[in-house]
Amino acid sequence: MTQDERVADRQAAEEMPWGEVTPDAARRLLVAAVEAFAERGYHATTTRDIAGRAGMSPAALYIHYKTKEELLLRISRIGHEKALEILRHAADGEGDAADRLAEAVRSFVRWHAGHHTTARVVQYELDSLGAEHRPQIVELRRRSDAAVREIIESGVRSGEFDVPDVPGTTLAVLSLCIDVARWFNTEGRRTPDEVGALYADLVLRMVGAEPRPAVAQK
Amino acid sequence: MTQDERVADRQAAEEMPWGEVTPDAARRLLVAAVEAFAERGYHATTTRDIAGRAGMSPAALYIHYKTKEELLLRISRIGHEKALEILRHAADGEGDAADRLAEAVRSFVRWHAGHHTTARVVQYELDSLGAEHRPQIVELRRRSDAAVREIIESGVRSGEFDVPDVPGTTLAVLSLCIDVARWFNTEGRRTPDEVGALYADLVLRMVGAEPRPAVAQK
DNA sequence: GGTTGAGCTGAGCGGGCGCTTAGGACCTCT
DNA sequence: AGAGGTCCTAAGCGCCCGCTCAGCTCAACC
Repeated sequence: MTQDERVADRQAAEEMPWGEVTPDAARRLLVAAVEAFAERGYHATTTRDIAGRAGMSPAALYIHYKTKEELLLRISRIGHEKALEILRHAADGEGDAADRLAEAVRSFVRWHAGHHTTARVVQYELDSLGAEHRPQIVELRRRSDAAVREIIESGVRSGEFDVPDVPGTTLAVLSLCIDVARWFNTEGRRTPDEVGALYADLVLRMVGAEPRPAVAQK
Repeated sequence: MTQDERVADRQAAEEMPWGEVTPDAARRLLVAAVEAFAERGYHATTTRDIAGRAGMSPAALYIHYKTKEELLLRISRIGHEKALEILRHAADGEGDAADRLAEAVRSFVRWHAGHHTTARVVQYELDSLGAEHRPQIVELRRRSDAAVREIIESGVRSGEFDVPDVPGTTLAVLSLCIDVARWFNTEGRRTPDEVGALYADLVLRMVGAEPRPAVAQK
């Protein structure tokens, strides 16, 4: 690997969606796998299909990944880490609980809508991971749950929110956001930003926050 | 078929979950398929597995169903018809819009939680149906959506609800209920009735209905 | 009591699956 | 020029898939 390539890799990691995956061939395979898994599901996708989409022979896949399942694991882990980062950023942000909850829902939904192919794989193909890989993913989900619960609890403590069942409401909020990946369609009438704004408003109503002026929407 | 068997069939159709599926062997195969599809997904389930769970040889499946996909289609259609029936019953019921919306959410969620194996197949394996079978299912879903939208629109008209975006809120309400099938676990801490009551309350908040006394919960 | 037909099984076909292996093209460094 | 290493392909192995088919059993009818 040359100096130039190393620089290119580092830039890619910072700017591109799957930039952390190198070398280039491994990333192309992974992007192809995301598309195929999202369209047809993990089990219905063949390694020949993935390799074909990446413009390679079936055998090339096994130079970069040990098995087909390792591809799913890498997709799932990167995706869950991104989801957790989005929620933690909102939970650690400025403003009162309502601001933070609205920002969490807005950005989380925006990601699920804007990257709905990735999100579909991340959220719905978890059961396809074997028992030896699943625990690390479940742990990431637990921390995502904790981030949202933290915001809601702080809102209840400050008196901003009226929430009789905090764990149940946390579950419902996350569930609502996650399901966006199932129904969102690029050809549909709503942009990811619009869905994010709508959902942020709905969630604030769910927690009994005082109505607030609509934020400027792009 | 004897007179007694015909009576037994009719009673079964009225009382049992999959009673409308006859003869008995076809129902056992279908129930086995529901379990297998819910656990592992349609594509990961083999016809040998289905037949094995039903205590039959692999070839027996093809006496009652033309293909593996026909099994999925029958499960999906019966499930969607049941879901639509639940929502229509609530939409056509007594009471004001808030009563009807709460009842719709409560019973719809109760069904998704209580029959979460069936619901998982019905709601998440739709893409596994080929293009020739999917339209009839999509039409049933359209009518479910219309039932919920109808209730919300009537609440807006009567001034009970405050809903800026009726189609978007309809989508969110259905999405919230449907996703119960993904996360609900029989070993979890909540009963289907409890989840139904919690979700009915959350949805009434989403549509800006006046707070109302909690209904008696079993 | 012989015939029929429905329901089922054992054996297996054709094919596509995940994955492996041997070897070749191309680059870098000596 | 040659060696060594990386990345890829062509071919194919062993397996299991969805599905078929000849033949068995047995209750229901003439």
